[in-house]
Amino acid sequence: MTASREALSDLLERKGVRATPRRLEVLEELAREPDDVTAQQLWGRLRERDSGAGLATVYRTLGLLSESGVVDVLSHHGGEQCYRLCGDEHHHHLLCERCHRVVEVQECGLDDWVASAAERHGFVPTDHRVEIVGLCADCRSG
Amino acid sequence: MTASREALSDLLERKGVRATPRRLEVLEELAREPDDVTAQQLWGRLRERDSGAGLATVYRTLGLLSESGVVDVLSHHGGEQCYRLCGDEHHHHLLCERCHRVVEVQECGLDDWVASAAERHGFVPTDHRVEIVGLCADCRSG
DNA sequence: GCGATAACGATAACGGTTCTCATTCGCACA
DNA sequence: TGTGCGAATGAGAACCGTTATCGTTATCGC
Repeated sequence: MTASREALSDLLERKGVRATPRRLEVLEELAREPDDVTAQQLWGRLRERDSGAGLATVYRTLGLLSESGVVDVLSHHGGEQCYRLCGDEHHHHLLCERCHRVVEVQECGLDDWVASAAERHGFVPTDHRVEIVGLCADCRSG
Repeated sequence: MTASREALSDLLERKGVRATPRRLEVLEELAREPDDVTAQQLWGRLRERDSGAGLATVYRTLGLLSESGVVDVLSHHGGEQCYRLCGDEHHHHLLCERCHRVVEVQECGLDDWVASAAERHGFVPTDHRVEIVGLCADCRSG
């Protein structure tokens, strides 16, 4: 998922977010991460790379990025939120309950199911979230 | 969803949780609630009824109840958790984005979809969660 | 370069949750 | 009906993730 600094900069501008050096550092670190990370973890990794980014900036940037749809926010840890750089399209997540790996499921195909389930209770659906929890290939065999 | 004190007491014992008066108060208040509530809200309602239950006890009890599968925990508010007395069986939730009403969807029927989505990425699924967000019948017309 | 504005870092404040500990309660047993 | 012991409880402190504040610094249009 690692991307060039230019690509990430373009991504930000396209979303109407000014691409400052600090924001690029955060985004770059996020792109380096295959799974989801908490704000604090991300901050820790930035410090290891001798970035002077402050914790507040990390939170601000993650907030901006999630608002503009660049990152997904997962709250499966109860208490703290996890962030992940995700594709643009509607998708769901597979979570490994052992190693916490996160994999995107691009194929949704649940629209009909969602519509009928919602309709049965008088709801008009606007969105839906699915999380599949299980064991990933590595944890299954290891 | 209101249930007799005896039924609630039985429910606790059946789950291996000692049915103390305080715990019954909490459970009773939870049964009175059609939607989900936060721990703090629940505590507030107990105080209104002149219950002397402490906040710590409310948290402890909700923790116990969720561990033993008597209540569901929803973390859709980011930051604080919501609790809800739910049926025993596997189910999903419909959330009204306007009034925050929560409705259980008993019919799942997603096992095949889940299995194939997981398998496609090398996962063995153990559980899945679905939340449908939308507008309930009242908020749709109102 | 210059000025207005946005972004930034350090740190305090906030709010939900958990921990601590002294007290009380519930239950088994004498 | 006491008595003792472990579990449960309440008050409040501690904790921790997050957000707000504020003075400083960088950025961009001119």
